[in-house]
Amino acid sequence: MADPKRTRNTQQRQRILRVIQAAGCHLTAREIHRRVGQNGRAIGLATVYRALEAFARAGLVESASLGGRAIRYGLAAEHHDHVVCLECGKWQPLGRCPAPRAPRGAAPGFRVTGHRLEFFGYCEECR
Amino acid sequence: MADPKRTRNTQQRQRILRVIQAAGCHLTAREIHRRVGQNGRAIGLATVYRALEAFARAGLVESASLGGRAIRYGLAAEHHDHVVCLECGKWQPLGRCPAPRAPRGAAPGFRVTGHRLEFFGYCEECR
DNA sequence: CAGGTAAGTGAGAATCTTTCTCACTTCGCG
DNA sequence: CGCGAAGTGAGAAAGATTCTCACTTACCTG
Repeated sequence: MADPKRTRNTQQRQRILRVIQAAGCHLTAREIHRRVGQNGRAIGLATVYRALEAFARAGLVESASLGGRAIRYGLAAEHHDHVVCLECGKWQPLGRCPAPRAPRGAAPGFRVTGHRLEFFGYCEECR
Repeated sequence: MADPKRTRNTQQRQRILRVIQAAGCHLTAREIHRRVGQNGRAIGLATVYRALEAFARAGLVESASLGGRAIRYGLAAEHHDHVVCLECGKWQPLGRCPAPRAPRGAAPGFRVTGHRLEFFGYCEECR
């Protein structure tokens, strides 16, 4: 990994992280921004993006784009695996991870730190 | 699945599909638009998006967002599995799929038609 | 504890991607 | 051929994300 990239512990970042932890699901940057603004003084949207980038680098948070226009962010430790409906865009996490293990041989020299597995198809209503 | 969604066979769509087939990797809408414009008269960017949406519904093309801002589109039959570098954003496909199989029990009523598996970490240069 | 400094912040502009609108064109069925 | 629905083009609009720059603040050092 490049430099462990020390990150400062500011109030804004604490508040942003708290919102993400409290959410229980993936949020867009805008949603995070709004929620942070609800409990206290509003912070800049750019700050949210910078914090998310920092968290992602630190491995705390992961990003995922689930059908919508916007990228969603959530705790990295949570569900990496989910199903997505191609029709209505709804998605839901999978409890157990069906298998993924680091690829071997296929990507020499690559250090794997995580994964994401998506199944797509059509949900009960959209079939 | 919702209506099979009949789609018309226009020149523009043929050209767009040909570009995607020739690419051998996932492209952004803008890249597709540029490449189509290179061999012949330019087409509207909106047309590219509409065609991609139609192709995705038809199951011909799949979308993936790999670190960058923009969504990338490629042939659905190609590599669903790849590694992505969190540092430089580069990504490469995996030859063999390390396992994914339809989730069972976890998503009742969901009809799975495909999957995508991403490993992320740091490539040789960025470690 | 004070000082220095590099990292972080805020506000808004800028950039970029994607979608929408509407008048016009074209495909494909009959 | 003629019709109607689907597709197209151009540009505007809507959003999402990044950038800029002056200002602030966390944290290391002495």
